Amino acid sequence: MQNASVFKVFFMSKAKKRSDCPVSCSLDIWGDKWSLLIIRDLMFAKECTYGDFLKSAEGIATNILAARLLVLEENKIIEKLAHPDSKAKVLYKLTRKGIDLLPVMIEINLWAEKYFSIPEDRKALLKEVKKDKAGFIKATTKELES
Amino acid sequence: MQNASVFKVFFMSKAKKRSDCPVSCSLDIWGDKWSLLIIRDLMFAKECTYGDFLKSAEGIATNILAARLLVLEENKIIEKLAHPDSKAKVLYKLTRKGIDLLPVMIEINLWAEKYFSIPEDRKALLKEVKKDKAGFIKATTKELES
DNA sequence: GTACTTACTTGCAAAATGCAAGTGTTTTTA
DNA sequence: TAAAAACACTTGCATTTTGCAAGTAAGTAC
Repeated sequence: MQNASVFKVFFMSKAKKRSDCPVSCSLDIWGDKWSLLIIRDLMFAKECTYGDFLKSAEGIATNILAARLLVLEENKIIEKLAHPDSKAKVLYKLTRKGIDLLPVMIEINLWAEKYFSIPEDRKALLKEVKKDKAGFIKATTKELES
Repeated sequence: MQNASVFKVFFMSKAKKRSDCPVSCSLDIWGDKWSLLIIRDLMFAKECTYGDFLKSAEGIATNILAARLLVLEENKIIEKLAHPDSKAKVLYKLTRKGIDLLPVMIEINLWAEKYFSIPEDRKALLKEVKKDKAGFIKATTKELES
């Protein structure tokens, strides 16, 4: 199914684009309750296995996870890597396109910090972010890039 | 139904919170394909009527629009105002909490600009943003605040 | 070789979405 | 001033997506 490239081109990658608006185009890819949590996990952990995502606090269902990972991969936000220790495991990591969502992720965190009570460790991280946002983004981007 | 305050407190405002993560909390409110488009419209237009939202390029259904507006209002992202010209019309506008999503909105636009082809007029606006991001946010925030 | 881990897939019920057609006020028009 | 139009929604119903539980197939550990 994944290798049936003709079908893939026509049906899978060709998601319906609602408009040319950049916000709309973005939401077409990751505008749901789970995708940004997957991306968050990868930003914190750099690399995750399928099982790692399932362990996250929010409790994503296995079928939803598989579906989201596929869409994110099709849209080149994440990529699959062979796990060095085992052929049974798969490593997921952010592409440059995915890493470039870091500023979005940071601003979401800063907004939420202002209006919700958030965990202390996250607060500490955001304190670092606020000290030098550009520096934080640059350093983290470098670290996430292989 | 909207005035049955006991029910409202128990069932409507008490949306299920999946975790304490700021990203998760944010997505619980506006993590869908439509909410950020409503917020986008309000950031561009400052105030919108119900009909204005329906006119947007993406074509939101009337029932979905009503549902999203209610959630955004319950979560104090937007507020309803009486229209100065007519009792038949309702004006929606962003609260401070909603206006504070401007940095998120900007970063989404900048990300999308890098990876999609976007309309020229939006490109021009983003050029302004990049010239002085903090200044743009400050000025726009001031303008959106009544 | 048997049991376990890992990354998924499948089936089905429940919820959300989308479409078309109302409904009840206000406002405009004749 | 009565009828038509505008406006902000609701409602009913079909389709799609989500969520849960239970598989399955390949790889690993003992």
